[in-house]
Amino acid sequence: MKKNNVTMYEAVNEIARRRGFFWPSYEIYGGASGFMTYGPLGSLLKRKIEATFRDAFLKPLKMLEIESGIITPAKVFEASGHVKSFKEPMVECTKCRRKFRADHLLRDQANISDSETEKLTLKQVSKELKRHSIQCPECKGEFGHPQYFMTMFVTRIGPYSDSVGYGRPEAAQSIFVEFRRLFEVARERLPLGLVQIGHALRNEISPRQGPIRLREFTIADIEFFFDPQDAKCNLLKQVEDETLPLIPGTLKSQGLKEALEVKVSEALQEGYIATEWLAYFMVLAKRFLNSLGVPDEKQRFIEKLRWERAHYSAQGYDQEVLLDRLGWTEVSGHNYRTDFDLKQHMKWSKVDMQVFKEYDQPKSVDRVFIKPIRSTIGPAFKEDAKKVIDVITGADASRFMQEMKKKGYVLAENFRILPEHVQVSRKTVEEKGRKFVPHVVEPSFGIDRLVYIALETAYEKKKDRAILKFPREIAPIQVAVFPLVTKGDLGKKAQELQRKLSEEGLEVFYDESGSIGRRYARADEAGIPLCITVDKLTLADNTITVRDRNTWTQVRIKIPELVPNLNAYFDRKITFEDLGSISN
RNA sequence: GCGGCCGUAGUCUAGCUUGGUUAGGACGCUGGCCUCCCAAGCCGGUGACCCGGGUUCAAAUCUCGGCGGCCGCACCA
Repeated sequence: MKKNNVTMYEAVNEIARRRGFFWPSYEIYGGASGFMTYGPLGSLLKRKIEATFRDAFLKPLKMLEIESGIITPAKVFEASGHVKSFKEPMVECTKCRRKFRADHLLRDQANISDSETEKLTLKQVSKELKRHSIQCPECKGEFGHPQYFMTMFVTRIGPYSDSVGYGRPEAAQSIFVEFRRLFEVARERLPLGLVQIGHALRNEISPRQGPIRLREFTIADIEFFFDPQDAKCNLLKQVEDETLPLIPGTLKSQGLKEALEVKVSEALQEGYIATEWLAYFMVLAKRFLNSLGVPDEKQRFIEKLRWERAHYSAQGYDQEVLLDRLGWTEVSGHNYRTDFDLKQHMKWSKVDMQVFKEYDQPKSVDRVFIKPIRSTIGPAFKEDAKKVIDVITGADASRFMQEMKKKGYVLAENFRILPEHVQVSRKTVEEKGRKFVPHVVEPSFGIDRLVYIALETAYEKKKDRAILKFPREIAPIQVAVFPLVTKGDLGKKAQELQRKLSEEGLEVFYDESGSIGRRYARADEAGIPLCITVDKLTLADNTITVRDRNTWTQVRIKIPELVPNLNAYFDRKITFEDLGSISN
């Protein structure tokens, strides 16, 4: 769809820059792609979108919000798996310039296993490629030197320190890292939703399309924790009859391109969506986009196939919005992260991240206990003895013994542990409850994309002028106040009114330059829903006119009724026509 | 990161081929006049050769490098 031979993308970016919503940063130094500055209108709009996000998600679920730092000690992202999966050795074919993952080439052409390639340094990768004389699978060309692509920003923490820090690529990790305290603060209830809205950094290879792919961006991560054995969503009733536009993975691999309208209850029955909470959040996400002005038919949820998913995700749907030029564009990801992150942090930090849930009735259960026998382990494993002891202490006793029975030994972390190394005992114990690692579903939104989408969705051309028809809730500026002409006391009266409305907490814009038509046009372009005009009659009977941005119709209203009516209007309690009596 | 195309005020654009212009226009923005309702009119003002090197007496113009943009490839956890 083109309007006046200009795509909406171009038109929106132009208006964004000209009116001060956002623009590329550091322009005076030639710019740096992947960074963007929000101007006055943009930061107001972004703030309102974040407020809408809070209304849509935090309130109904009583979720709790946190705020943590961007610079994060390396350990955190080593534990979370990001260091490993954000860094890949790549090689480029010198002939056809295609790029490949070097580790995948070694796996596929030289039969080197993933766990082996992981351990290789760049030099070794290079050597192995040569040794197996691996060629470009596309054109049989030679490869250049392998290089790492590390898309996390790296820094050093402290002045002379060797301690590495990363710019967080998602806001989620600090929620997992701080989970124990947060759980305690939330008084140990499940399900529990924890939220963070904040900046994240990704050193994208090729950031493009302005606000759509940035190197520094605002992400809104919801980590919703629940008991996997009690995975029912108690609010499902509110959404189960609603439909979602879905492209499930199974159908996607069969070539399905158009989303199916699937009832939530059906999507769960058919197994399209793995868990109820995920489905529930997908409905909230759809409604949230509705409230930013995006209709259902411009939304869809498309499942990510196994190899497309993040390393932590057991199931993932992307919520996409259909844009004019950019096509289907991801605005949020809905991942079932299971207990992956908490378990990883448990493993690396050695801190117990399990939660305890009391049974209704205590249960007595037979349990197996295993203990390392140091006197036999010592001589057998020598310097590795300590590691072996840790392995045994940390193992799941019943599973350990099952394997022992089956094979006569247990192979753990490359240690062959024999029956003589462990002491086994059985006891009947009374269990008051169970300990488990909660599971997590994660809806995660890119706020900057939402800002862009709100703009593009609101954008309309009418009689050769641009109008941003924001839903009234997210309009950066709510009302404009104009004197019809600058002659006489109209200006004074209008400024008085502007001050009054501003004191009432409304975002107000005053303008008296140019003609009234020009001012209306400027207001439309800033997406201001209502324009209030002071005219000759105002001085006589204390009434003003209010003009609707979307229809350009006007009503006349007495000034004392203005504030309560405006409040009702912005709370969607009344329509524009209810504001006053139709004039003209 | 690679390849193709491209870069003149906030926007659109003339000029570049053939080096020498006070770099021209329109819209916007802005000040004033006028104006009782949708970018009206009149007068004034503001504002640009992406950055850096080279060639040359002289560079918007030729050349090299960088930065940025668009498209394609790759990447997108």
